[in-house]
Amino acid sequence: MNLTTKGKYAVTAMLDLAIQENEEASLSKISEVAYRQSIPAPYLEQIFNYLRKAEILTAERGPKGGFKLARSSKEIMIGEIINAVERNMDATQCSGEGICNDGSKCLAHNFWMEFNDSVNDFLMTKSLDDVIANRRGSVKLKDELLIATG
Amino acid sequence: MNLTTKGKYAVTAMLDLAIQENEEASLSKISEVAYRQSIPAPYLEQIFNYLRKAEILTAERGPKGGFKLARSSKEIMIGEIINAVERNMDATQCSGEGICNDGSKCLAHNFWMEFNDSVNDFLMTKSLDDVIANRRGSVKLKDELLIATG
DNA sequence: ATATTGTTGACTAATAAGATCAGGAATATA
DNA sequence: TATATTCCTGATCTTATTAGTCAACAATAT
Repeated sequence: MNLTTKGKYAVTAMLDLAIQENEEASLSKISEVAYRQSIPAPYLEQIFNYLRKAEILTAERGPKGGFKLARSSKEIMIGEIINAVERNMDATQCSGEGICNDGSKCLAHNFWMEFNDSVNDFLMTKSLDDVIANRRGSVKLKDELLIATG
Repeated sequence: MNLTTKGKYAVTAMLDLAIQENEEASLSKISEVAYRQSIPAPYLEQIFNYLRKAEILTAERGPKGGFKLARSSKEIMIGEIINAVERNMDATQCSGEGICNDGSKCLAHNFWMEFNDSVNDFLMTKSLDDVIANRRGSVKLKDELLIATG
């Protein structure tokens, strides 16, 4: 199972786009997103390419060009983003084929399948919008705390 | 976040030991476990060392020597095994320090913290015994199915 | 004594991660 | 039409990690 910097950059950049669209801007440039989120711009270029091919991002070229979400931030799940850029999120050694111990299932095979389900369930039920709303929730909580404590 | 072959070998080998202890043998040799589970023996040697240092395995040297679980298979959680051998199961970029975007929290920080909780909750609530019992459950189900369908 | 088993640490090869870069294609605008 | 700006593509590079090996050593049963 792999969850690397690439996947994390991808999620952060998508959250940035979602927030920009909530504000006003419809198109964001790679260089802007990269700067705001401290992501190396040429690397983000590569990552956005994966996301575009996965059809969760659309692009326009030329001056005034840029990227935007292909769907509403409510309809894009974190798991989709990760699957678009990560090599392998499967925890089994055998890609689920059940050939992990010399052609048969290893002792842990079913366990890793359940683990996969658990992880996928988590990642596929959280949208970009959920994550942003949750963040706002935390910030609000912090504000209230500041008021409460003077 | 890392879940590699090393962690998966470790879980499989520990399950093997748990099953052997249920059967009769109190001590298992590396070479036996390695053979049964198709794990390179010198690599398993390395892995068992981590597990011994984490005190979930004990060893005896010399002829008739070998390894056994340090506690009951009901009391050893899969998460412990993985933590003992994997470098890093944390999903945040900042080891939870909240410095993932130029010294501050990145947009996804809280999300990855929740993901960590979800994964840890899964792995720390499943014991070796749970996994074995579940396996027996599947096998039984399969037997019943064979009977039911003739 | 000796064979057998774990213990330790150094080492190696292959792979993947994390980028960078150069050149090309599209397009808005002067 | 020229030009600047933006995305698009593929190659390349460096470093770290993974996966695995190996040799020499320590303990102990027979």
